[in-house]
Amino acid sequence: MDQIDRALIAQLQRDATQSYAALGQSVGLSAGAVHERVRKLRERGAIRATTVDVDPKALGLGVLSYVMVDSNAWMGDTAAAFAALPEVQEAHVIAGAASVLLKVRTPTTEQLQDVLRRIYDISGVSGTQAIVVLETFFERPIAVG
Amino acid sequence: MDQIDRALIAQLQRDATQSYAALGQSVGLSAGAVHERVRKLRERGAIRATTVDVDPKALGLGVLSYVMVDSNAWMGDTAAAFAALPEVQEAHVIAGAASVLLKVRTPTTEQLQDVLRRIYDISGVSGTQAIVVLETFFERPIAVG
DNA sequence: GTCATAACCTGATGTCATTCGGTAGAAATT
DNA sequence: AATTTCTACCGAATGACATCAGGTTATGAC
Repeated sequence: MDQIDRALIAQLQRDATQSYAALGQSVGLSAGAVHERVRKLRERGAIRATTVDVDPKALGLGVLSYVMVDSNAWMGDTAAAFAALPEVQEAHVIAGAASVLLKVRTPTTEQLQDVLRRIYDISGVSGTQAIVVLETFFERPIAVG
Repeated sequence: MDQIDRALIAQLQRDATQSYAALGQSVGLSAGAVHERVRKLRERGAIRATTVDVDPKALGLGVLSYVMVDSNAWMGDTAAAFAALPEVQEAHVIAGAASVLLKVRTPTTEQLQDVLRRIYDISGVSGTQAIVVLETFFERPIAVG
């Protein structure tokens, strides 16, 4: 993982549709060499997947919120329970007052309420605190440096 | 944006490297028809970009945290100030006690402390509360339904 | 200095993206 | 109802590109 690999990752984050020849141009290598480097980055898991970035609004998911989940039990093995809720985009175990932090996308705040109800149904959950996003400044890829 | 478009988006989220012929197989259309549909999804902005999903650990960014920023002024036009901090991956204006919520990735907790220091330097910021993630259950694409 | 390994380049091959002409169905107009 | 218009689709053709292989240079170990 040298400076060229980082440059390649940065380029691919910006636009993963560009050709290996174009990538080679921007880092000063041949298409073949770039192909081999990217293949290894995928193999090692540094590049997990090639995906598309979708506009949530286009899917009718206009409401973004973060939910702090309080619990009265060990939450270390409840990943599947949260994953079963399709509105939950991220789930993290956190240090501090609450024990789990969720990123939730719903069409409306009414549907958020319904998600909160389903969260309460999960074993060990004792309470929730929802933080509704009013405006997203930005969501961007990880900075590669 | 019909059911076929949603299926295409779901497929592309899973793997954007597959051929249009393969995509056509999974939705029952020809490669040409799929090509045209995807082109329009990009044009409309439903598909914002094609990118790679990078493992933060591979870039040495092992610490994920969320930072609640308290303020004593209107924070509606401070997007650029937060965007200037490369460790900040997301920034949202939120309803509730704090006024901005940040998603921050750093190599270490010491570097998180340094980011907090730089956040304090932003005009209008009166305080911060950092929530450190102990374990990420999952981070996944938006559910297309 | 020599050997071994890894990274690279160039060129060849097959696959695929992209485009085009034509067709069928749906919707709007007369 | 007939006609027109528009949209989505298919199948084929073309050119670009991913992918692979053979040979070469650079890198590092002994």
